[in-house]
Amino acid sequence: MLISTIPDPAEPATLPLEEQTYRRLRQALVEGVFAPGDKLSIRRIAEALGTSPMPARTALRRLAAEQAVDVMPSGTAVVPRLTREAFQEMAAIRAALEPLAIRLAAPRLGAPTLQRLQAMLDEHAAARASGQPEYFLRVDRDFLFALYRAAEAPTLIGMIEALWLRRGPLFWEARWVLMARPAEAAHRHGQILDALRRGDGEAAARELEGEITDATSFLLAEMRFAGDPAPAGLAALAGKRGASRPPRPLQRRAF
Amino acid sequence: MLISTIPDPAEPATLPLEEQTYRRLRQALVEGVFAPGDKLSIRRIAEALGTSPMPARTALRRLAAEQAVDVMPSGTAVVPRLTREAFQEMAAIRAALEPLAIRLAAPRLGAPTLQRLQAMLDEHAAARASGQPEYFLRVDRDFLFALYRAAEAPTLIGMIEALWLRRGPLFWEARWVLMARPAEAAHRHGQILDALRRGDGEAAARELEGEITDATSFLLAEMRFAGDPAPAGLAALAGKRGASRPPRPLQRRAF
DNA sequence: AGGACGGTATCGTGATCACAAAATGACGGC
DNA sequence: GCCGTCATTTTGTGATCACGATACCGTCCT
Repeated sequence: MLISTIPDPAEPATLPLEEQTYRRLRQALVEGVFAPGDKLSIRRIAEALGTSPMPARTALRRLAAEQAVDVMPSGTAVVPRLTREAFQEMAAIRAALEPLAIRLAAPRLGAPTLQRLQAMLDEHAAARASGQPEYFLRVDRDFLFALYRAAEAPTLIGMIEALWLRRGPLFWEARWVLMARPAEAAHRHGQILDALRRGDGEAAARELEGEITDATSFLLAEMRFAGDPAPAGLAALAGKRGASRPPRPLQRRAF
Repeated sequence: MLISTIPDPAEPATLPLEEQTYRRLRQALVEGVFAPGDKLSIRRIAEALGTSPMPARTALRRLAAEQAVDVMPSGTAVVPRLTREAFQEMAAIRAALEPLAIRLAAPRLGAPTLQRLQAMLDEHAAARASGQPEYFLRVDRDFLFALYRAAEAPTLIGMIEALWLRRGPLFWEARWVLMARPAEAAHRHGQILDALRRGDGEAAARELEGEITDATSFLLAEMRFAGDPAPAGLAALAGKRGASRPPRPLQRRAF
């Protein structure tokens, strides 16, 4: 993995190096710079970022503590490969937590926030039409998190972010599959916003729960997960790595 | 805070020092060795544990990442003081997550597990009768976590543990108040177990949700939180620290 | 040709040090 | 008597180093 793949900080150099390292790695994770299974070595990251191993170590351990990366018994961090069971479990947690965020947010939504959400929804449609999955997914995410943030529940938001962080690498792989979802599913966000405009947080929460459930079963059907058997005919061609993701540079030893 | 207050590891020295440090601090946190507001200095902890500052730093940052401690802008870790709002938010999250764990666990409960849970329930009654709040709280916690663990949902359990970890110091302060709760509330665990024996996970989950809600409003009414106004008459006597916790050693500069 | 083996490069851990920022405590002035 | 100010101490950060363990890769044997 090349240095240039790590998103630039654009931060004033006043923040501690550890914080900068943490943020860059975290953003790289959600943006799918790393593929599941990539190994993140302390020394390589430090070298890539031009620091000593120390800030990289701290940042990596911090990500490990929030489950954003796994850590092998040797101590090396690795981008998590989600199994089918783990993905299902996370979906169940999301289905409990994110509707709760909406319920908490509902009574706090003022006209300006509702307008901002509507604007994001319009952009959502544009993003879908654009055919650029990364744009589409980002807008999708921004809409939901703008909503969650209105709940003013920092602990809850932190937990939801941790879940999305862990899902990041998989979502990147799933981006084309996700755009192929029937457009009807995308209108859910509109219905959520409608319900919120009526002041019916409960309906909005139920709508979101349905959306999470549907998207999950869609992905469970359409995606391959860690531990899935390789498709018979292709296995011999692709090698035991199993995945045939085309556009990544060869020799991806991560850092 | 004296060295001897940190629980002993009883671990084979084969684990990395950072892991040992982390576990000891974590246990100290749930056991209420530290009071909310205590400052946990890297160097002091390292000295108390006879290591270099490095493992202490890593362990502390790990605890910070899971919200078990807060970290001041200067970088010093501090045992969190829960505000009323934060406590309420955490209760709402618990009310979403822990019933989910029960729902997931319900279909997986076999006869041996149910028996073990019943045994813990009996011990629960004994603990209540004993009048020792620490014993009482520990058994209470063990019963619930034994149940949650049956869900075999590691991510979910990790999140629930993180919530309890954050609540630890407050619960320690609340231990006498909690034992004073009407005994009727304690029978809820029995009703949960009954529902699970009938295979009705849904009823058990609702029961737990009610228990969490009730315990929360009880504590909100009975306890004082960070940011609460000091009781008028006592303020002059107790000084501006506000709290009158009697049995702690003076000059508690933490580590 | 496939699998086991051994050597080498790399890895994570933890100690020590230098430095700058922050907290602490005492002193003097209002 | 109370508050602001300054010097001292303590704090966290990050770099560097040594050490033991691990993983990787080419080679050899079967």
